[in-house]
Amino acid sequence: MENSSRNTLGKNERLKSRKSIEQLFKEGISFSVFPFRVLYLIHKAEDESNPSPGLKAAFSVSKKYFKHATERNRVKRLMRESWRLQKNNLLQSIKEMNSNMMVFIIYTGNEIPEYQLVFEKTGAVLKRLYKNIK
RNA sequence: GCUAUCAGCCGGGUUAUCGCUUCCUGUAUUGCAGGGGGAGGAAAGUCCGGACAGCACAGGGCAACACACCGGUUAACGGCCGGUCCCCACACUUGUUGUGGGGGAGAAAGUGCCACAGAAAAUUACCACCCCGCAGUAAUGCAGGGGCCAGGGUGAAAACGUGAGGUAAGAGCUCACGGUUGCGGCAGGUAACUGCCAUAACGGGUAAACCUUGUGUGCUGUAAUGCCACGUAAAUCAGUGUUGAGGGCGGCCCGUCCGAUCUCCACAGUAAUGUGGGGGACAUUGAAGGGUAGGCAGCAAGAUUGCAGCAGUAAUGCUGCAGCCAGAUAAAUGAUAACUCUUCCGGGCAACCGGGAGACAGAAUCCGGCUUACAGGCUGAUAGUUUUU
RNA sequence: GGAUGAAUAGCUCAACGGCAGAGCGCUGCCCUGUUAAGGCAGGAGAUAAAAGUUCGAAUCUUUUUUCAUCCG
Repeated sequence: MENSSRNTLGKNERLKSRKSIEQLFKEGISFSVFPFRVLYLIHKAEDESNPSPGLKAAFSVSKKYFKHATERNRVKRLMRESWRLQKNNLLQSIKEMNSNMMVFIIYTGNEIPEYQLVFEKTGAVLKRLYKNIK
């Protein structure tokens, strides 16, 4: 499909609902790949309120380690960019399973990372998610 | 040209690929295509002042808070501009100098405080000094009477300063010069204030201690507020009251305004009615909870931005022309690469080559300020210095 | 985003504008076969930071930093 060949990250692919996030923190499964901590939750599409299969992600940085808004924005933008470029394989397999997945990634490092590092580590996270859902 | 200070301004650029957000148009049904817009001088701190919204609003007084030389400016301000006085720093040409910084009602309305040291910390005493008196030949001494202050190792601060006269000894006690303050007159200035003359006085500091005087201020904030959807509970408990309980005038008081108004039983009474008790309802206050965690408006054309002209020393104002310039909400404005700009390091006579760095920082209702952070660069003024003409 | 409050010894708190203190903890010694308890002695603060007012600031004023609380 020509749709999957484009690397997008629009509003529908971001996790925005406060309710969903609370549910994710309550019931989600977590693991960590340094410098990230990842929470995720997966549903069958039919039995839940969200009928369409899809993948929603959110990114967060602690205020404790980055006091300035500029630095937090920088890290979150790097994380989003890496996710955008690499998430398509995972999306494809979730669509095949007709499921609905939410992912929440928290940056736990205490200094501003290089783009190269974020890119590689996000790849590792995706690989692990892919393995876990199989 | 260089250095320093001050003021104002800028805060890298272009292209490609892949994305994000919003608006418009088309197709079409929440996709796709095309086009337009998309962080700052501080967006920050939330320190001031407004706009706007909700609640409250006859009026008066008190309290609380803020401000405080004078004039101007503004929607408003604790801001800004100009002037004035005092203090401090720097510079030199060493003075009616220049530049920069800080401060400004009242300490002569009253109260408080001023540790240690010191006789004394604010109008008072003590030591010492002098005279008289008494004792003594005298030196000298004193439970006496006066002078009442020049001297008293301190201290941040000591009762106008210096000199002379005067006196028993001394003192602004008197005089000369000087200082400060008050009142009055004249001159200049819108005024603060300045200069001169005359006269009286000399009273330490602290108001970022209480306070006094003058001026101003209703409170809460866009998570305000209004509407829609979903959902819950017209629920529960406690206090008070039902003709004067309570509430409003957002701290308090006066004053004033609003204000629920049912029924049953017992007793008294011929009755109207009154007293007591119970119940309900209502009013009001408080406690402890329940639901929602979505959407729309508020919310992007305004004390607006740019340029030009005019008025004004300036802040600022007026007029004309042109422009429309972010609107997210787990929160967009990004990533990568190349070239270029500035700058640093190394190599090289040089052209150039290689490597590194580019600050502080991210809108959340919007404006005017202040404060704080900031690589580097530009412009102007002043001062110094060097060279040339 | 908006509105409040706080910062003193390792911890919990005191302290009129005039010498920075208490309790617990810590260190050493005594006691004990050893530990705890007990007794004796001791050290440790530039009062969160920087300016200002004052003769003198933990305290008063301003700015900054950090931490905490509240909201529909």
